[in-house]
Amino acid sequence: MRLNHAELLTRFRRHAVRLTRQRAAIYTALAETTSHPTADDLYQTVKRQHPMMSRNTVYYTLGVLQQAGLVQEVNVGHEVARFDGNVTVHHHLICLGCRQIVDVMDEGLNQLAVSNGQARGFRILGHRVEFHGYCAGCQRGKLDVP
Amino acid sequence: MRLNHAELLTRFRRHAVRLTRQRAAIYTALAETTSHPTADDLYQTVKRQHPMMSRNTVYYTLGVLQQAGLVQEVNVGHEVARFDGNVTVHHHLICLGCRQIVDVMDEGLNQLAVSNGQARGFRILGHRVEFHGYCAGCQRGKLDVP
DNA sequence: ATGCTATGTAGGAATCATTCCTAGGTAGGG
DNA sequence: CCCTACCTAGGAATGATTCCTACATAGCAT
Ligand SMILES: [Mn+2]
Ligand SMILES: [Mn+2]
Ligand SMILES: [Zn+2]
Ligand SMILES: [Zn+2]
Repeated sequence: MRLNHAELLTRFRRHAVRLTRQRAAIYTALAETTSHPTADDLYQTVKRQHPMMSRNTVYYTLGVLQQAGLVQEVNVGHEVARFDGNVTVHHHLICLGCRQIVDVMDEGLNQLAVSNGQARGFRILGHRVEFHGYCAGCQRGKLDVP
Repeated sequence: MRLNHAELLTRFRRHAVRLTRQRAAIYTALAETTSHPTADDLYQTVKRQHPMMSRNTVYYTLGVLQQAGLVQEVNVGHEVARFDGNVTVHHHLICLGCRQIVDVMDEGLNQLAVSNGQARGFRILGHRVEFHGYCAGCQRGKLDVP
């Protein structure tokens, strides 16, 4: 998805976030990929155009964008944090071999609920589904998938 | 759930794990609670009966038990690791206020699948569902749940 | 029972993603 | 165009987890 400066400005204004060169670069890099990169992946990408960029700015900016709802964090187990520029409701497929994360858009999964008997008085605001398995490429490598 | 020594020995033998005093203490503490404690919670609990217990032994043992399938790790976002002595298939309710984790046993949730169109060639081995919300206690504290 | 050896344990050091601190720098409302 | 609230860069600090290593022990074989 190509993001021009006008669209960028619109989104940042809508979420009341100040737009800077660094933020534009970080957000654009994230919004234009579906690979769920780590903070360091983004730092490496963005540094090519902005050699002075600090790793700290990447972390700080991701925090700001996340609180504003422009970005979300997608953590898999205890691995390093992964980020997602797609903030629509969706779920993920995780490859146990290469650790890639693939989006799953499925209206059925968005409708899950806990039966009242199990809800224990919780007020539920959302949910998250992760499917674990092996991608096509990783299945070829190892015939006996555990 | 009360766990006697004979039952403990049976479980460890079945999973081919050597039984020691430390492992018995750690596993018992975890299997007898439904609170999904952290490694440090377990260390603090077990240290009361075993003052010489090392924190490292707790981590190492949890790793061994996990690989053997006697224990599982339940991570919420990027918080410290939480452990679960319940290795049957089940899912979780997570309180955004007090961070407690509550078990959800629901046969319907165990049957989820990804439509072929979305599976992208993955061979899926399992899935995990997390519901996020506020527990009864945390709802009372703050009238405007976000 | 006793001894052997693979395996486990304790304690301390090391790791490393993330957060904290602080002294400049800059976006953008007025 | 000018303030100033907010941002950035760089370095230090943090803290859960892992690594290292010398000593201890469970469980098998004698
Ligand atoms: Mn995604
Ligand atoms: Mn559980
Ligand atoms: Zn893969
Ligand atoms: Zn709560």
